Amino acid sequence: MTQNASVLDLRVRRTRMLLRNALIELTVEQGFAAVTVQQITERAMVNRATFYRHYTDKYDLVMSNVRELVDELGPYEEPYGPPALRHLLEHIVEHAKFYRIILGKDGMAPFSAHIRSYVEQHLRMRLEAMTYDPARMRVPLDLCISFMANAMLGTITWWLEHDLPYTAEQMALWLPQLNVHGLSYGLGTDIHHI
Amino acid sequence: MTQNASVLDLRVRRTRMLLRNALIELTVEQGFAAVTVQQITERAMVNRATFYRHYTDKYDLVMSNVRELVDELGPYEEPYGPPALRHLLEHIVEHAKFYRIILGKDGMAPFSAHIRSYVEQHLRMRLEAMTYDPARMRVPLDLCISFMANAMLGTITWWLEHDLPYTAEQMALWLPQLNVHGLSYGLGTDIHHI
DNA sequence: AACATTATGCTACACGATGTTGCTTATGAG
DNA sequence: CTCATAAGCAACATCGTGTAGCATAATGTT
Repeated sequence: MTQNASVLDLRVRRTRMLLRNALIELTVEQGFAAVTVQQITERAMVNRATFYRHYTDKYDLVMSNVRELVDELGPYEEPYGPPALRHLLEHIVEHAKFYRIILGKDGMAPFSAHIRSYVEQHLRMRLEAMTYDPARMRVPLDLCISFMANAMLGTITWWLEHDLPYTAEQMALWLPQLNVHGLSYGLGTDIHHI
Repeated sequence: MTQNASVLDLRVRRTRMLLRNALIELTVEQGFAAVTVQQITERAMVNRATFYRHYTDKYDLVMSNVRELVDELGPYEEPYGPPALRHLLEHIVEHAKFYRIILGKDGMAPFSAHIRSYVEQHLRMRLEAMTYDPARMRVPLDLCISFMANAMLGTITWWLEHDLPYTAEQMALWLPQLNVHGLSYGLGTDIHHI
């Protein structure tokens, strides 16, 4: 558990890798709620006691991996828009199996909240750097941020659950446009109500 | 359990009401994952065996109530826009405690998926009734629907978790406008990128 | 290559929650 | 009032959890 060196013991990394993979497999098969620690350790071929030396329960195992992934994403880069979004999308594609579990139908809100928080901070930073007239605002800023973050993450989730029918490049183009110009952009027709 | 009459036995309705209320209380206190059937029945002052005569487990209890609420919403009305949305928002306000649990931080995706599906079908029906040029579309329709449904439900969830800082009327105005015209409407300024 | 460190395996245990069953009680519906 | 049935009650087997102590094997270090 304790480790001064920057690299963890090989056995530790192997055990955690095996546990993560077992969790993913079992969650795909049965849904997260039905998965037990026993099953995870059996599938991972790791003693059950060893599981508890690393994690307190299955939620801890998931959350630990979520944090790891988000850290891997790095801090919020200054220039937003398609480039930064593509970086996020490609990262999600790379770890599609895991993100699908976290965000998808069977997901748990606490986990996805951690990722949404990342996107929200990204958006907030970008909006605050923009030049717009506060007096002309029609909708509270916080609500706008929530709207956009949920739209993006929800759509990305839909994208994952439909086995990535579009490229990360397409998504990185469409999502900001829908955010900024709404359904009018999507339909290519100026509409006034829905 | 079985009931031919349109109205259920008073005892049945009372038991289910007590169980639902106990579930809400305990979930607020501890989070849904930590709640046990034992706790629910103790709090509800109902015998544990009685719980199993109504529901298979705590998930069934929640899902049963979700279905009940969505049925209560009724079928999709023809004229959409602010009026129908207000109907939905007021219904959510009326059952705010429960919706907050379902949709909120501690929520489970399977439950909110049921509600999102309702919104998606609503949007799809409305879009299909609209007149727009399919040749001019820039973004696939399914993606647009997912985008809007997630934006709306996510923002409504944010609204619930912040203790309803705006009126249902305001929300019913803002959400469709953000959907149709995007952040440009929210900021009141024409922007081109984010 | 030998050593010290420590992660893991193994076994056993107490505890609590889960479903289920058969029987009794009492409460609501007609 | 009478009957149907929902709910209470008690007991039981089963399973997953979390912990502990000790033995073993793998790892990193010199």
